Amino acid sequence: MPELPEVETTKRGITPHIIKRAVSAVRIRQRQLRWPVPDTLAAELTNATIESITRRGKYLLFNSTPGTVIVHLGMSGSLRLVPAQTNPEKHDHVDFVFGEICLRLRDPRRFGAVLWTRDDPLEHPLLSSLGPEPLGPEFSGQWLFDISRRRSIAVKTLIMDSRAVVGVGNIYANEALFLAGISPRRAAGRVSASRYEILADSIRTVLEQAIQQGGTTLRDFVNESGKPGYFQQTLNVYGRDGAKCPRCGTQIRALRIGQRSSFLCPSCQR
DNA sequence: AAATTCTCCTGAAGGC
DNA sequence: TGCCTTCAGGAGAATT
Repeated sequence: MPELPEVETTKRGITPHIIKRAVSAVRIRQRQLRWPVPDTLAAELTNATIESITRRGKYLLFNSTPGTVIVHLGMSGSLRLVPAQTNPEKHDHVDFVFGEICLRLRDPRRFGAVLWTRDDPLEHPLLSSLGPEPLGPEFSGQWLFDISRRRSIAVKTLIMDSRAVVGVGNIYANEALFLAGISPRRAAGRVSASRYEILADSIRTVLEQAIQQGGTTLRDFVNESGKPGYFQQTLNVYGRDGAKCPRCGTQIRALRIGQRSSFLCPSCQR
């Protein structure tokens, strides 16, 4: 499932091939993603040059002079580079063609999005109220502590809330809380400032390591070349209920928190 | 205001 | 073998 490391991996992979290149065509085979792909996209984007590709949370932004394409990979999306004449497969919904190469969006579950804005993309409704980037300077344990006072939600739910911090989905929330030794179901308002410092460090560590390994591939995620990530080999608790905690040997347990599967070592995490 | 539930979708897995 | 049910999940929308 694409979380921040998978989106960052995708961004780094496609940027050198797409940067400063003009869009020669946009092909849309399936408009019904999370929101309909705008009717105006092809007309607005064709012949425009992609000046830069940036990331905000799990959103990829393809910036051109007339406007910005906002792409979200949902939970099963991937962007791959293929020769322009390559035949699409069943779930290949949108193509951005740059002469001989094609940037192709595949998204079997269609939870992803392709949107267009002529304005500052950071002012777009989907982006305007996002919290800090976890790998940026505004994110800290102090910030998490400040926004969590008197909150009764589980700390895991808090760090998956994009207003608290962007890019942390279910896999990395579980892993960061394991590294920090904090129970995922502990009330956010009952985590101390010093433990939030450890948690913020753990979030950064997990995300940076996952980026280094090209992200996590459980089912659908592949990078721009169609290759999977490797971080799943490094997972300590996610999906490992019944296995032994790598730190203390206690059996890892699974539970549900806010409709999401959660995993913890009941001995290491309090 | 904050917390919880619902919703979109497809493919995999489990039950019988 | 095959049909039916359940589940997974990002995150906005709706509801409590």
